[in-house]
Amino acid sequence: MGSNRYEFIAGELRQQIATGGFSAGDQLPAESELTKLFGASRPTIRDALSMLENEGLIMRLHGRGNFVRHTSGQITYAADSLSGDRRAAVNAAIEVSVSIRETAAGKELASLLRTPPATALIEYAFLSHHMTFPYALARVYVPCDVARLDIPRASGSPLGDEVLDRLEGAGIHVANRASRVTARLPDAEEAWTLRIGTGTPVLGIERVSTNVAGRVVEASLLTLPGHSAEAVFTAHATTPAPDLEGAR
Amino acid sequence: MGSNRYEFIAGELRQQIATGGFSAGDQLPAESELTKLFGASRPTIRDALSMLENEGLIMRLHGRGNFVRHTSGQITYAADSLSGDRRAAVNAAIEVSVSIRETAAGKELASLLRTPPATALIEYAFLSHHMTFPYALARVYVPCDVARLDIPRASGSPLGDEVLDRLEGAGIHVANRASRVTARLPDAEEAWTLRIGTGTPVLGIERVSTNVAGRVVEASLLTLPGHSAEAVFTAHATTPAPDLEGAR
DNA sequence: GAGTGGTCTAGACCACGAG
DNA sequence: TCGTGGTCTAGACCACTCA
Repeated sequence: MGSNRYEFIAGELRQQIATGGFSAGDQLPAESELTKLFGASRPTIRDALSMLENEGLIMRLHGRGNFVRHTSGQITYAADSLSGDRRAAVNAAIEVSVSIRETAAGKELASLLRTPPATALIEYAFLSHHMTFPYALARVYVPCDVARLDIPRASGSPLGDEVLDRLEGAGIHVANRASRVTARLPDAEEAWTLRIGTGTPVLGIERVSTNVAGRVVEASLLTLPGHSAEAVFTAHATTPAPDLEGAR
Repeated sequence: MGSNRYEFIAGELRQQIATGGFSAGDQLPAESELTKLFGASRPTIRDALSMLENEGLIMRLHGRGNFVRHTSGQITYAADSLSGDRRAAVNAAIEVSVSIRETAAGKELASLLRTPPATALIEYAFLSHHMTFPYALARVYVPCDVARLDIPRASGSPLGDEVLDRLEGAGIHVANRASRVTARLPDAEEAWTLRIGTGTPVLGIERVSTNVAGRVVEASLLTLPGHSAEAVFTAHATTPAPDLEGAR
């Protein structure tokens, strides 16, 4: 494979994982063991393991060991239309826990929601688990004076769709929704929460929903591990008169 | 800052870059020099520098040195509507080079374009530079039997919009466009081309355009460094009922 | 050839998790 | 307490760039 020592070792381990030599959930040999198996020093072994971790193939747990990840669930964030299929497509065996708290908008959130700083918000934090390990983090914010929604409970969607449904149910209709997508590294807290390495790319999605009056009624911050998530957007030209500005 | 040695060092350097101690384009002290300045060993120094590289703050050039990046241009990929403002918002002083070649669809491209394998394609490869360094890579594919477009030349948009315009100009209208966005690590070739580290997250965009008949007329693979790119998508509530509120 | 970063070693000690 | 990974050291040698 690679010409470097650590790339070669990473390739070997990668192949053993792919071909079933190590299965999902298996613990890899201890790093001290791998140094003997490959005849390399520990930093070299660890460089190789870091590659696999950043690719999402293994999970490294301090004091416990290195484990092959369950590569099952690919999350798809779809925002085709407002009323259509915006559900996240996920596998079964999902556990979503929701925590709700009231907070005041910081500088960043205030800018996102276009409210004065310190505006009272309700935060709905969704953390999803699959096979006892987390794989998606969604924080949904609704200004207190827009709605105080009923508790969505532990529910189906890991991406906070429940809140959008309740908004609709409360007669608050979304006319416009903008999503800003970035690829970045997780901060320390996100990495801890999602059990990923600080070098694992994450897909960050900032979603802002506004009503017909242009008022922001909901904003969300989604953090998804890059190796198990994708976002899909579709644009149609078929609508009768969507283009207010003339075609070119 | 961080409790670890390398995180602390990274924080110090980060601050010196932010506050102008080191300016864009400046060369950092040699790593051997930094070991003396911080009283740390070289691997520790290099761990810190790796963090800065992956954050997009510095560029590491083998045999030359470590340099502060020009943090200027933030690329915005916008796909709000088909006829609206899908232009990439970029700064001035951009240089876009285009290379065109005919190729046969591999397995992956064939699946993307929904054509049989080995279908003849034309590839338009856009590589954009800013301050002599690359910052965006776009590969646009059009089946040969759809169109053989005039050379777009070195043109404005770094994301291949020129091809879309020429398609429109050739009477080939796009009815539907799907974008798939992922956060991932670059492969070796991409990292080399974009002058980023292999640990720097990239924003990957797969865009597929179809005509009214459902035929794929264009597909694109965009690779953008995560630290200097974002993708923005907007959905309007184009409900079946005619929308009376036109102004916003 | 001089100076730079890229790779690798063979240890050491610390922090964490579980019995 | 023990085995695990996390951090760090003080070197070595190689590969690349440029004068």
